[in-house]
Amino acid sequence: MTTPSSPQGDDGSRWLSDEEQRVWQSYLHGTLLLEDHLDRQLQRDAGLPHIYYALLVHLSHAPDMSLRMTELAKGIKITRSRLSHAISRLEASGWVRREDCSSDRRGQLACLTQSGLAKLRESAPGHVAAVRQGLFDRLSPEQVVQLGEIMRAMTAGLEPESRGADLPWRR
Amino acid sequence: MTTPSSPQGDDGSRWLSDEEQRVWQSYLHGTLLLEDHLDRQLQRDAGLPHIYYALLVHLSHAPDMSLRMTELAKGIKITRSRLSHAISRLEASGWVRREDCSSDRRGQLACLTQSGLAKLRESAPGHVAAVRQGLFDRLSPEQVVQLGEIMRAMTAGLEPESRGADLPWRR
DNA sequence: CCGAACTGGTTAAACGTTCAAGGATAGGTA
DNA sequence: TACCTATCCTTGAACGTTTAACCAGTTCGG
Repeated sequence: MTTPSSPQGDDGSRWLSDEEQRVWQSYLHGTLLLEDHLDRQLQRDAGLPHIYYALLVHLSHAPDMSLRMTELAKGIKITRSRLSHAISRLEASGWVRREDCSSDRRGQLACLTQSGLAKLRESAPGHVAAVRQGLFDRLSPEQVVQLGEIMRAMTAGLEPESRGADLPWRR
Repeated sequence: MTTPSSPQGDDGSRWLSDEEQRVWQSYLHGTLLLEDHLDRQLQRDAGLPHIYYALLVHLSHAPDMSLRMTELAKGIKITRSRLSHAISRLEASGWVRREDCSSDRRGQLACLTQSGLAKLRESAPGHVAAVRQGLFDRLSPEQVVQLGEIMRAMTAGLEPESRGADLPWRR
């Protein structure tokens, strides 16, 4: 489902093998389903999209539960623009607070509030359970290791070759 | 990055192990990067989001290059609503045409046009190359097999337990 | 046949993301 | 100091997705 038919591009580029096609289909299908599963669980139980939840978690691990916007964006791998919108929403809900950065007047800190921390504590178990149910409970220990390796290999090739409009580091 | 700290939920639910945490991070990171890679490549070279491209491909494999809306939605695993919007856009671009279904007057067929087929032929090689570059070129043959297995296992657990508003079959 | 329930598909509004632009501060370099 | 450029973050508009109705046609039980 990646290509029309015929085994090879006119320009000599290779299509995918049958095996690769099947795996690619499974990949698309599986990742879509899992993402959806998690998004729904969080939306339902916490009223948050997955990425917004990830932002709270990330902040909760940071010193003082606060981070510079750019750091946070890099950590979660989203654009600053997206982060800016997201933090606005989280701020409106009272889970995050913006603070001016003392050492750089351009800077802003995103700080997790007590209310945000409470929100997180409350919704974490359900989320973890969903991750287990959707992924780890279905994989053997060897498969977990394999998946880690595979993802490392994937990531390696896609990392930080700057492109795009907003950024030197990509989404 | 899935949970706040402490090894176990108050209710006795298990957190993820360190290994699992790492793998989960890699998974989130890797899948995000790959999806982004493909979306950008297609947006840049074909002016289409990945899913829209997938719709064209799916149609190109169907008999008469046309499918009932619901079939198409099931094939790609998206909601009917989303499909409806998507087909409207593709129709506006002239790559897909809607036709009334002769056997069921409620039904609509989405048909790939010649122009849509041309579009597909033109953009396929670049897309395949991106899939190779982002995934298959970085995996050993064994890893490809492993990935297939892992995705099958994931999918199995998430498949069709109807929930949500619009549907019996989920996104 | 009649009505209830279901199926196929669309729509409007709310939401989130991207894209392109812009304002403010910082860090050079002359 | 005066500039030029890079960095930090935000904004508004365009786009795509979700959600929750909604209408029309079909099916099934009486």
